[in-house]
Amino acid sequence: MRVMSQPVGLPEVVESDLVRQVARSLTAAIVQGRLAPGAKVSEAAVARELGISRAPVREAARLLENQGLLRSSPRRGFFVRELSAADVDELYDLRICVERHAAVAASRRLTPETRAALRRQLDLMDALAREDDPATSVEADYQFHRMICEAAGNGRLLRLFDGLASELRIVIGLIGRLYDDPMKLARAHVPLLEAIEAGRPDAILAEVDHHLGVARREVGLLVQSLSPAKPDVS
Amino acid sequence: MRVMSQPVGLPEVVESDLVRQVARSLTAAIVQGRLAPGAKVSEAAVARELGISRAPVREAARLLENQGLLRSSPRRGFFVRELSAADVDELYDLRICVERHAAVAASRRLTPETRAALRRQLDLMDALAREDDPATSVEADYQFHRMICEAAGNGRLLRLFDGLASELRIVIGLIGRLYDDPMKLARAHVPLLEAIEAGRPDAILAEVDHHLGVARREVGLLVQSLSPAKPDVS
DNA sequence: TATGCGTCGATTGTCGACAGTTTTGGCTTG
DNA sequence: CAAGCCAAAACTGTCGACAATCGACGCATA
Repeated sequence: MRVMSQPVGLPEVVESDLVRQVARSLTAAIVQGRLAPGAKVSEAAVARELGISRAPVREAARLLENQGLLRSSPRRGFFVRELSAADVDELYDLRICVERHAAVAASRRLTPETRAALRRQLDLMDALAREDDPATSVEADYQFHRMICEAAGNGRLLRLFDGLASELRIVIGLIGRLYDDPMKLARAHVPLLEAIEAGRPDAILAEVDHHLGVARREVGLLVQSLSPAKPDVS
Repeated sequence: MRVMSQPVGLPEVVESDLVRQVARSLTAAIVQGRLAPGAKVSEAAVARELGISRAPVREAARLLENQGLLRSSPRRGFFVRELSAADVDELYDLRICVERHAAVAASRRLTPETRAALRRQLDLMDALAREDDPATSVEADYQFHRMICEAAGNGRLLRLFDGLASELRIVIGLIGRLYDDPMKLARAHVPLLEAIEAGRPDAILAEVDHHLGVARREVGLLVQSLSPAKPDVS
């Protein structure tokens, strides 16, 4: 009788992992805008609402703090991170840094499968644009960019992108409808994919810079326009 | 009487912050090699040794997990992360991505002060090379690269570099003496600084690629040579 | 002898509790 | 009426404890 000596692709066991669950729950509340930036996140309140003890909540909060979604003030608790225009600018600066690298690497390692997947994603965005569901459209947008990072073949780079996207979702959730014309959102990605398929680094870099530069300006302006609550010093 | 309506640069209060303390303690133990890669980090043992309860230890461990120093296996505890050659390659790939961006940005925003500070750092490295203290030399090396990232003016990018450096220290601590000739270590950085001062992006990128490409190969080879423990499937 | 099973010890995940601190609300005072 | 002060409530940081789970060891069996 033969023994199983190699992985066969068994489905991952679903671990209860209360901490992850709490982290997900809090993340959802933040990106959906139910927890506004600057709002206090009381451990006790969260624990009560979820019917669990405070220990897992604390650990989840620390997780989200490292992820940039929460800010911890010692002895005072956790607060939803508020992003200034400068923060958004930093985030987009990093996105450009990361996605330039990712796009070039993805272009070099592009397989027919990933290429087809990217094209399918663009089609999906196109279809989504016809329905009036901004949140889903934005999510599909991130997914497209994420797929490029995934195709780059560097796991840490992908995690980095996820972190940036996670932080940006704070403001995205606030804004609600970001693009006036969702159809443009889908179209805007076509040249980027074509550049990646063509495989000329210069063109790829130019496309990434242009694409993210536009988004950077738009989101930056939006954030700046809707920042009525300026932080006061104690 | 006037109230203080703006920050005056008061010295930060030294918070006890047991969690940070534990995190520092564990980090030190890891980078100094007292906790070897793959070693189990028992919460109870750490708590006993530090004379505290397990709760702060748990939170510190989660912190280090997010930082990439520890790996958590649910229901089995925390382990010191072991870096394969592929991991080191990923890390250097990201360093190139980040430091290219940082060097160009630093070049644009270069002030006489930061320029002087960078030159002083190179002098320091040169002086350190004469003493036989590899650990300090490597630390000064990282500090130089860190200063470039700091000069880029993006706080998140700096934190990102710190994270990469922190992960790389796992293997650096293992290796002990990395460079055969520490004098070369100092000299190798001169062209990079000169390119930044000259301010031509192309030259800067080429220098970063060359400098980190060399380090990538050297460290990669070293890690590959001293990886006796190959992971076995269960 | 090698393989599979059952039990035991050790460790993790979670909980409730306590002490110290921050915040809040009301009260006093100018 | 505004500003400062005081006490109570709420919250955080830390602790010790208990149940569930995992790994190791020994034993039965082919």
